[in-house]
Amino acid sequence: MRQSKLFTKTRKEAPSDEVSKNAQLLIRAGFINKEMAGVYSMLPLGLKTHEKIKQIIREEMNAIGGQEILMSSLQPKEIWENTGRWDDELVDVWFKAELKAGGEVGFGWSHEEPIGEMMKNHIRSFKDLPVYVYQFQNKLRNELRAKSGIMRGREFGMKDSYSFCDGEEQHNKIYEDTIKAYERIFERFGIADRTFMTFAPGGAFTEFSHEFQTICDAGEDYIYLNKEKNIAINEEVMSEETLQKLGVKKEELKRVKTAEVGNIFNFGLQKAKDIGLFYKNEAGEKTPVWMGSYGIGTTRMMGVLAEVMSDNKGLVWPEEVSPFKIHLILLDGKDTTDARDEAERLYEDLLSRGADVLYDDREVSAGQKFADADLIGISNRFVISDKTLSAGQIEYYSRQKGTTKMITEQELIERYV
RNA sequence: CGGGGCGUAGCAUAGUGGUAGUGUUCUCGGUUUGGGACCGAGCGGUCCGGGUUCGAUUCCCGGCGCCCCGACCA
Repeated sequence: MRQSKLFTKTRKEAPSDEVSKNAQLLIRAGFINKEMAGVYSMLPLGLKTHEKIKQIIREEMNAIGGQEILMSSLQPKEIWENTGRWDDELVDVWFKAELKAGGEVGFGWSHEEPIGEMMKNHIRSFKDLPVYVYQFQNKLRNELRAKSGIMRGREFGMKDSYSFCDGEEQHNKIYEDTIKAYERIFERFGIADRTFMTFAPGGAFTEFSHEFQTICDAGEDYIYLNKEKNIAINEEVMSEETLQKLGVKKEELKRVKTAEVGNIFNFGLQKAKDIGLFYKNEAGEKTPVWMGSYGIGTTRMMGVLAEVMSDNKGLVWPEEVSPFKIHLILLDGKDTTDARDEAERLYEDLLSRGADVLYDDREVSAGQKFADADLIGISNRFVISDKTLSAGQIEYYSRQKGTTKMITEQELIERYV
């Protein structure tokens, strides 16, 4: 894409009503637009970044047998009444609306009940199991207080998946597969070294659930962590009993602030019993489905990456998440058009090869181009100027490493297209 | 939902019971071109409602919005 056509504008100063680093940077760089407290729109750069986050998750979910679906945002009241969770006393984040035709609907803050209800139409026999589905959906939650930019909003993107299994053994396989998939996902996001699977509150059925917590000042959680032993415990379940069960001493653990980026949850049989989702097992007996749910907050993920991978000049995206893989920057003096001709030729050539490239063809000062490039944070930057032209090479700059080197066009194409 | 703070131009930020200023963005002209370059000109503003007052952007009341702390967080 030509940067001269990109409608979004960067700004030197963040709006005064944003304190969180993630929202300040993402707004300054033109990735998102604030609509109201806790509600943000995705602009071209933000949308592309969010889509890349989703694509990584999609690939890893597909790799473990996940099937992508998309549930509706509007949800019938009745299925939530069946489990008692229509009640505002029990669930305090409901958005609800009246139907003009009569009756009420809810806006999806979770899809556990609707998906269980939907699966009644598709799961009859143990032969139908396991089923593992996921979706990318905007969740709507009537939070009393939105905060931390895009990390805790009233409308936010989430990958949620649900497993339906014939018994515990089958469930455990999916559970373990999901842990491994999540580890690959966070590896690809470039935050594996600061993200830890954490013991967290379980539920009616299990003692613990597992969360993936990323060390981040803007987070809302505290975990007790031992990096060497790879053990992390959410403060909410921190107790002598827990320590004993996990075989660690409190002195070995360090309390750190984190953001929850993922969770995996074992419902056991209880959820299916509540919903009324049964199947016939091999012996022909009516049996509740063993369920699990697994989430990754995709917009929160974008916020966390903005928080932990930025510097004082702006965003610093890891290559796989970067809105574009290549940022081609033209620096042209007024007296010479050679650099522009060369940049145009290279840009068109890259496009024809299917490269993912943002081309700064604007007629603005070099300083502004560099400042914008730093702010936007595309991982690989290439400069074409009279200087590089006379050297017969292209200047490469790594936003993450901060290093510069000269490379040939051939190298650019082989490595970055 | 409890507590605190803040609403002045697209953005940021001064100031004042009596003509609202600066930076930036934007428009135009010129000079520039490897780190938000320079000079000149121009466009553009007091959240909404009520009250006090000769006069309110300023003071008072209410509303709405936004931010922070706490509570909450399937």
